[in-house]
Amino acid sequence: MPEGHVLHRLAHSVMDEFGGRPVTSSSPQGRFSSEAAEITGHVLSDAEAYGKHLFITFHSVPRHVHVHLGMAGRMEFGAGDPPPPRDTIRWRMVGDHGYTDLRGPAACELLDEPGMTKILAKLGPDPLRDDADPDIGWAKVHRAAKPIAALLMDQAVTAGVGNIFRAEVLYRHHIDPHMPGKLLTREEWDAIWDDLVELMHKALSVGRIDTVYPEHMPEAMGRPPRVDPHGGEVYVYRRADQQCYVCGSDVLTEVLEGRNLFWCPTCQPKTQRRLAP
DNA sequence: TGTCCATGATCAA
DNA sequence: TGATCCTGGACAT
Repeated sequence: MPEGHVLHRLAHSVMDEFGGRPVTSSSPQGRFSSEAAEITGHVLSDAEAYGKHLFITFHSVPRHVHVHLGMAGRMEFGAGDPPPPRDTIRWRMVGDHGYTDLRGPAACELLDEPGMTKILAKLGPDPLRDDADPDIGWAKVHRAAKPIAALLMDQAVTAGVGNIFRAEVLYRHHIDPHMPGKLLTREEWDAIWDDLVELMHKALSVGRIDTVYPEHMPEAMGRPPRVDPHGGEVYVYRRADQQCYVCGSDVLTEVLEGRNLFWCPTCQPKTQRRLAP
């Protein structure tokens, strides 16, 4: 269950484990069998993430493997010989000294160049990529009536951002998640973007999402450390009905566009702003 | 053993 | 907006 940093980590892991070497490829589950066979014996040349999409390229294979983990997908690595495959493994790739298993992806397919271009064309700037242009995200936010919380989940606005990062970055900037995008100032957008770059790079290097400033960590405030469902330390994500670390208010939750949203009503007060006439 | 839910996204209506 | 897909973990029975 991944946000963008997970895919970028996977890209690095795939390159470290298999880059520059031939692989054996199979689909124990069966739904990627003919494509997997097409890859076997070829040298893995590249693995790269764009938002929540992962593309893997092989020498002399004209198409790219496109992986999207969706909600349930996982990609795990192991050293040495792979164990007997379970029947849920969509794609198994085996190299000289290790293997990887892909289970439950929303997408695992071979895409030609136009197919890949079509996917990339739908993606907005990815805070984890050096080639990202935040102006593209701002242009969409600036004219949108939708709540900023919904906009941040839109992969055409900020690619790779998911439910955790959107909730946490809005908390860190004291912004009401329901504020229409068009009421945001350019300064607020820039601050959100810069923070996403920082938070997501940290998550990329550490392997979990931590968003709490040191002075607000439970230990620093004399509270017991919290065991987090997703493995990181956060202000509001999945903390409904618990006290805000900073102000003590109960964290609120509601379903927004089909996804659970979390925020602190005191630290993220409703705006009094109106659109200029 | 069964049901619900999840760091996601698409499709039909 | 709701149903659906994918897998597995948490929880109830």
